[in-house]
Amino acid sequence: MSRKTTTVATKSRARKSPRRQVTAETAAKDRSQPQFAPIRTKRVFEEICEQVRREMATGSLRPGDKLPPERELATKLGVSRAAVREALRSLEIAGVVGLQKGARGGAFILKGDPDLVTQSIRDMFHLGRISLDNLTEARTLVMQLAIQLACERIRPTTIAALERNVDRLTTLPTTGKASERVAMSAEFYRLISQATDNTVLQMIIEALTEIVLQQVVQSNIEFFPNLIVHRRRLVEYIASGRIEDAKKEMTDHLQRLRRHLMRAERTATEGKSARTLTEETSH
Amino acid sequence: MSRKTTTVATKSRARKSPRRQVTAETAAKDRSQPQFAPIRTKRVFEEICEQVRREMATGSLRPGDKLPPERELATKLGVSRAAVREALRSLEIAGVVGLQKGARGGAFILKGDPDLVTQSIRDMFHLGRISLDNLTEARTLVMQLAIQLACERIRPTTIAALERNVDRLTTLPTTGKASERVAMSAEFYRLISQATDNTVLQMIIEALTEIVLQQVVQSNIEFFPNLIVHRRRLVEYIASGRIEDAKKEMTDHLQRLRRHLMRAERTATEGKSARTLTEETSH
DNA sequence: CGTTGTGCAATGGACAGACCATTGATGCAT
DNA sequence: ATGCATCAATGGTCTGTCCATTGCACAACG
Repeated sequence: MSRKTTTVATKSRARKSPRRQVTAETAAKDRSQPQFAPIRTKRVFEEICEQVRREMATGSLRPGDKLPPERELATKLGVSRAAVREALRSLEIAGVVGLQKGARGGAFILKGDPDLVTQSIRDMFHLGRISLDNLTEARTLVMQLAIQLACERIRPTTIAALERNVDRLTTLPTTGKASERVAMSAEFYRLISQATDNTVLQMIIEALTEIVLQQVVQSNIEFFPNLIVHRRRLVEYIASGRIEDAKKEMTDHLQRLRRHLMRAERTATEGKSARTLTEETSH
Repeated sequence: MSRKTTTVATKSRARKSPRRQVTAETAAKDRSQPQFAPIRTKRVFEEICEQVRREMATGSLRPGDKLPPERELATKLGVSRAAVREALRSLEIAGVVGLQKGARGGAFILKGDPDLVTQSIRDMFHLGRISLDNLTEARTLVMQLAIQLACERIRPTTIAALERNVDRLTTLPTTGKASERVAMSAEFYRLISQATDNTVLQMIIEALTEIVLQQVVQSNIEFFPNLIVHRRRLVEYIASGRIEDAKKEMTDHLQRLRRHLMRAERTATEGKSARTLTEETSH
């Protein structure tokens, strides 16, 4: 037995193997305490990530700080560089660190990327964890809050920006170029969300808006003829502090959009289900 | 010409090298158009991630589906296994896929993990992108929405669960065991959020609540003596459909908590700034 | 003296090949 | 049937190697 284990003990891999052995051996020796520990099968890169996150939470690592180079981290932690890379990769995906090549390069702690909130919610949506119905409803509701706050806190420059936004919308053709119109809408909502002076609401609105607008593009729903009129009225209400009117204007529009999207989704799924049906019958 | 390009074309690294050459060669020959394209330097694993996400968005990959084994993917895509692993790692962190060892193992498309929304927002908070003030304000506002919906949609079983939750809270000691009380609070808010029947709101509330409650634990603020009274009253309002009363009860409590947390934060940062000051003077 | 280019070292990105641990299936022995 | 040993598939990890990018120091040149 275990000629294998003893030989590997001399190798650098020794760090890992003992862990698994220990659970077995202590369970045998330490009869007084059957332990049944959760059998630490955490992957090494997870351990590394946690260490970094711990340092972050305690303030030892702050945005702008630089982590040691991959090779150095690997030797320090006694793991392979590949493991370190996977850890850095996962931290990078989480938006915690950014990697830079070249001399003076390395892994730097970032300030955090609000886009990741959007990304994670978008994944939920694409994976079917979030329904279009829930999404549009939540957006309608949250925008009510935003309008409320925006009316109270908006600054003249932002109002001017909103007006410019609507003006530019009038210059766009009403057919085709859906992506451009949608980009204008995205900015419109972004301006309102920024007026709330609350970064959390901004992130939430940014996420919901982006996902919904993407659906708008894909669903090919027609351009709302009165959209410009509604927008202009909304801006006017916000500028003059008519909170309730602004709320109603916003809610009405979003609910209208919601109905349109739901109808589009229904027809789309009907088409798809019909298609998949034929596919299934064909093979 | 291009003995290099033809030779490397046989190797798997061909995807990358030609790119850089082209920019140089065409710039020399094709004088009429200096092009100077942005030189696409996307990393391999990002490309892989995008491919998977594309398949997801188009519906070719659905939750439960299994991706090919790492080795097979690597050869199919003509990249190394390490690159594939980094891609899978990033998708795993994003909660899109889950990896399972052993025979019949592999990478499976998941349904999506709402916890990742929490994680990303938590990172924003820890990295200073979100202030405690904004966080608690947003939570207060969003809970208003939740109460509104909950009053309209809650079911008797959920009301009963809320009552049980408050009952259990009375059995806990009012000192120490902050983590237990906080866990009860977390469940309390989760029940309310579930009553909204809107998964998006659920996720948002889950995230904000968890982060705030963690701050509660760390800030060592004292137990609110009237908490139980407030909770019981709130449940009563919800059960009897007194929306405005319920909203006010909730808002009042959250604003009270908000003030406490802000005060705790202020004293904490004062202490910390004093400490860092001494540290800086010492070295 | 300043400018420019050139080489060098540091560092992330990627690859190849190997070995181990886990897991399920398969077949053999009891 | 039951249990045990073996095997193959697959993720997890390690080692070693090479390449591309980047910044810097230093030499060459005007």
